[in-house]
Amino acid sequence: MKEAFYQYLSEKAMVHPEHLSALVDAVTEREFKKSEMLLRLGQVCEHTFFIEQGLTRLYSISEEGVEHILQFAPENWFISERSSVYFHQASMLFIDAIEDSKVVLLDRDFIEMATALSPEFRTYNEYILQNHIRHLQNRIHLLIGSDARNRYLDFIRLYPDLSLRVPQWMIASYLGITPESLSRVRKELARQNYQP
Amino acid sequence: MKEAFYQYLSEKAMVHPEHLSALVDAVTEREFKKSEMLLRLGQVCEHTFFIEQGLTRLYSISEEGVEHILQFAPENWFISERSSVYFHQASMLFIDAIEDSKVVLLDRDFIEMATALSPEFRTYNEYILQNHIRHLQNRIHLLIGSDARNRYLDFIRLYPDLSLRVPQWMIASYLGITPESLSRVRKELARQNYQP
DNA sequence: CGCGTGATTGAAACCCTTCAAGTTTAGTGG
DNA sequence: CCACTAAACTTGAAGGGTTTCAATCACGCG
Repeated sequence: MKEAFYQYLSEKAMVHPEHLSALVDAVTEREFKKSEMLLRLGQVCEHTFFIEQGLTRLYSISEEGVEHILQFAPENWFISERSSVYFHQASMLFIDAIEDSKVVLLDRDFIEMATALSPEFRTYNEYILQNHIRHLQNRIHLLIGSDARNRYLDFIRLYPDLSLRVPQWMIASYLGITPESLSRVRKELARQNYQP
Repeated sequence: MKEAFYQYLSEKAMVHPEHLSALVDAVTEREFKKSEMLLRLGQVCEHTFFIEQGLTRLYSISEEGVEHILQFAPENWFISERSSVYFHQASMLFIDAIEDSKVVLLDRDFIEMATALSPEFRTYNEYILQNHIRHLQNRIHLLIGSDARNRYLDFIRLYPDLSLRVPQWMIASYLGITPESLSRVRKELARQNYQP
């Protein structure tokens, strides 16, 4: 139970061993079946999710009914609708499971609680946020500066594991292109004998 | 001297009056002429900038020599290359002044110092980060989901002031389209008697 | 086995870019 | 203050990359 989260806290977040069990006890674990929803549109998101096993995604659906994927989260990633959690707003986004997943649910005040136990945890949280910003900026940079081919190349370079696990049409949605276009990009890369 | 920053700290960051002068004394103020650089490519960014007067931008230049604008910062905004400040990396980006600007320079450890004085400041910093993430996500959403016209409409809706102060070709660069395309979008909007 | 989902492929349409030229605006120096 | 120049913006025509729509193929699952 919660082994992956336990390990993450101790290795990545550098939580002091004596505080580990208190933190792990404060969270709940849940399993989600493939395509089951972790967060629906309009809900106020009460949790940040830590993915122990499986694969999840954060996405919106436009007025025309088109999905736009903002983030994938596989093992050892956090995923949440930060605006909704932090600003207590109704969520504009969905989160669901792409694969059967084992997920840890962190309450909104988890950070506060963890910080009360060991103050260095807030530092780690800041690191997470800074890193997230860096990541989003890279993506914006790619979206305004690169064509379909280069976006895809960047994606498989950054997330070689995901590019095998995520259905192609979802990668297309993440890249902001149509599945047909991605199919053609891949065909062209294969024709040119592209090696990753 | 530093009045805008002083006011910002007390009104927005809710810094306790007794700590204000200590914080304001810890920062330096500088003026930048139009098109003067605040941060060059390859430098490690040592400061976060708070814009008291004027207008600045954060941007990259691609291998082909094309500029891509990641952020504008007018009065009362922060701007910095977070990756460079936080992770001590050489900057991949430029920051320069679009208008003559009066800028406050915050050292890398300003947050730590401010937090030591009043712990609630860290909470405010977290708010800044969360808000930044929300903002970047909105922009990604727009980039993968909207055409040139809607991106522009969204821009002038979000930043009506900026749309008048920023040269059009920079807005185009921010939106990820060419200046020519933006010109045509605007012409079409005018033809349809578009009212903001 | 058949159904549904995902991937592929083709042709036409469309949006946006590119390149080139012309017009307007803004900044500078005489 | 006007004249001059560079930069910014506009406009047109051609071209390219992507989308759209439709049909086909591949595959996993009940």
